[in-house]
Order: sequence, then structure tokens, then C-alpha cells
Amino acid sequence: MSKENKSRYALLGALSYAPMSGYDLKKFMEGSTSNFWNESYAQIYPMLKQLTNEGLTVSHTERQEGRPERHVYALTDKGWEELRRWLAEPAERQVERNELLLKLFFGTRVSVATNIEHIQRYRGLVAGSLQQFEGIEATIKTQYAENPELPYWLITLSYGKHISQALLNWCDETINILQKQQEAEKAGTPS
Amino acid sequence: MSKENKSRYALLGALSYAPMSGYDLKKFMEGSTSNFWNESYAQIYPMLKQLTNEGLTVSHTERQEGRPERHVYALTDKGWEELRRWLAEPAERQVERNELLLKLFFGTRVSVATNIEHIQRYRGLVAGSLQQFEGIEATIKTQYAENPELPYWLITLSYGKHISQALLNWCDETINILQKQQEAEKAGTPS
DNA sequence: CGTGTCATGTAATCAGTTACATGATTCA
DNA sequence: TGAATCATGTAACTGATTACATGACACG
Repeated sequence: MSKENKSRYALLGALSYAPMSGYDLKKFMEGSTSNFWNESYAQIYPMLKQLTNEGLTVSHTERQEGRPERHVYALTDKGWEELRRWLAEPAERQVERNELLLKLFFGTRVSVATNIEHIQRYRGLVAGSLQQFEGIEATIKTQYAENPELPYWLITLSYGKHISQALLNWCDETINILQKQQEAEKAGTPS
Repeated sequence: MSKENKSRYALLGALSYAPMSGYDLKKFMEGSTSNFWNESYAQIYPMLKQLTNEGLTVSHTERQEGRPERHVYALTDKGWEELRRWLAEPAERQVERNELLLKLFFGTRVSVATNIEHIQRYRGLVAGSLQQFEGIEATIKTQYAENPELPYWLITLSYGKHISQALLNWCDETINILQKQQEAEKAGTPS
């Protein structure tokens, strides 16, 4: 119940696309889910062993000339079952920490200019993400036009676009507010 | 450099409002920053000791009749300095995990109806948050009208409102897309 | 000749949650 | 009588990152 390790499901899910090695899994996530899910090798390799112990995956070894061996993992029927069970369960909503907001909450302790800089820098990052999302969208729409997974990929991208656009608006509004405050301060804060 | 423990700064920041005990700090965060920052007692109490060892805070004990003692912590000059140093530094952008998107990324493994349910449930949660934000906004705008911190509090609330609204739009759009897909499936997926 | 990729993994550390332990008072 | 609040803390555990270790090949 309650607390389940979610790395398991990220791996099971990825393996439902195709059998993969730990190395492949990392690359796969970097190229697809990295904006909302990532795992490090230090999580992947031990977890793959555990999944195999639990009978959710099976592995076989591919020998290659002049390269290290590949340990390729594939879902078992039990693995598919466990993946589907998790997918049918409602997602938990996590309260995520936001360092920028924490700083702004203590905004009066530093100059208005400092706070504006933080937000401007953040705006740049978000604008970059948005562009990235739009690039990916255009690419996969043509490249995977016939792929039945496409609609779901687009849904996750759309999430990113909506959030990014909202953040850009918030940045602009907020910078505006703070700039007005800055001018008022310069003018000499009349009682 | 690089990796600094941020709980420190959450506590230093909170103590910049007023001297507080560990218990107070928890309540303070619950009532103000809980939507973007929270700490548990198990983090707060040891951290307060550490901050005192480092000379960033000082503590004194208040004895009370029929109640446990209160250990009240206050910022030292060095503590203020450290807080300001951190506030002037740019915030790190963390890649946050999103379980809902992870499930949707594997959406084809379950029925369209299941995915729609997830999003509908999520929509309800977001709508609740948005309402909560609007309630708090109205309250503090009148209750703290003259407080110089108010603009920054409103900025963090505005962030929440922008995000929530964007999420509602995404939910509606996405539910729509999936419902159309569902109808197409029922109609018998013509080639 | 150095960097990057392929490929596996472990050890140490740090961060964070949950459970445990205590005990008086107040309120319904 | 039982739950909630006040108030402090520790221990055990889980989760996640960083650093370490190895070694061949390809590319510029």
C-alpha cells in the first residue's frame, strides 16, 4: 500500500516499449521522459536485479566483440501485470519544493533588484524549455505520425507547454510589479 | 560549493520573521510556505542544533507552567548574513518528478477510460488548490494590507494561481482529446 | 593523444520520511 | 473518555546522488 518505490514502475514502463539494458534504459529516459522523470545508474542497476529476483523481468546476456557485455532485461507476464496494476492506480500528488518561491517569500531581506534578477534568469530558462518542447513536438509529429503512442507523448509535451507558458506570464507580471515597486522606492517612499 | 542543504535556509528565512521554537517553525511553514516548502520535525530539530553550533542562531529556554519547555531560536548577525548571501544567489532549477505524466507516457498499456479518470481526479485536486489560493489571497490582502511583506506573499500565490489555471486548461484539453479517441475506438478503428 | 561512447557496477554519503517515545492540559 | 494541542526529540529506514573503479574502441 501507501509508499511504493516508483523507480520500479519507470523501469517496467520503459521495458514495456522494448527489452533493454541498464545503459539503454538511461538513454531511453534521457530522450523521452527526462522532463518529468529520470533515474541514475545507481538506481537502475540494483533495481533491475531486484525486479529479476521478484520475477517481474528476465535477463539474458549479449556478448559483443571489443565491447562490454550487454545485460538485456525484458518484462515477464508478471511484470506486465504489475505495470498495469500500477497504471490503473491513481497517481499521488507530491508537494514539490520550489527554491525560487522560497527566496521570493523572503524577498524583503534583499533588494528589489536582486529579486528581479532571479526572476529574469528563471524566465530565460523557462523560455528555453518551451522552445525545446515545441521543437520536439514538431519532430515527433512527423516522425512518429502513425505510432499509436504518439497521442500520449503529445499529452506530456502539452503539459510542459502549458506550464511553461503560464510561468512566462507569471514572470512578466511579477517583474512588472517589482519594477513599479522599485520606482516607488526611488521616488522616496512617501508615507 | 554546489550542493547545499536548503532546509537551513528555509529555517533561517522563517527565523528572519521572528524568533521561534521548532514547533513554531513547523506551524509557521504549514501556514505560509506549505504549498512550495515544508519541513518535518525530524529535519527541524537537528538542524536547529546544527545552526546553533555554526553560530547562525542562538537559543534560549522559556519555562512554562504545565507545558513542556520552549526552546526559542533567533538569528545572529552571522545568521542574517548567511541568509542574505543565499538570497542573493540564483535559485537552482530542479527537475521534478511527475507521476501522473509517467503514467500517461505509458498510456496505451491501459484503457483510455483509465487515463481519463486519472486526469479527472487530478483536475479536481487542482481546482481545489486554485480555490484555496484565491481564498488566501483575499484574506491576506485585507488582513495584511499595510505589511511590507505582502507583495512578496502575493507573488508566491500568483505563481500558484497561474500554474493551477494552466493545469486546469491542460486537463480539459487532454480529457477532450482522449474522449474523441475513445469514440473513434468504439466506432471500430477504421484503417 | 585526449575526449567521448559503450557498458557495468559498488560504496559512501546525504536527504527525507515514518515510527517511536514521553507526558501534561484542554476541550467536546 | 478520548482526541487534540503543546512540545521535544531519536532511531530506523528508504530514496537518491556523487564519487569511484574498470577497460576497450572510435573519432578528430
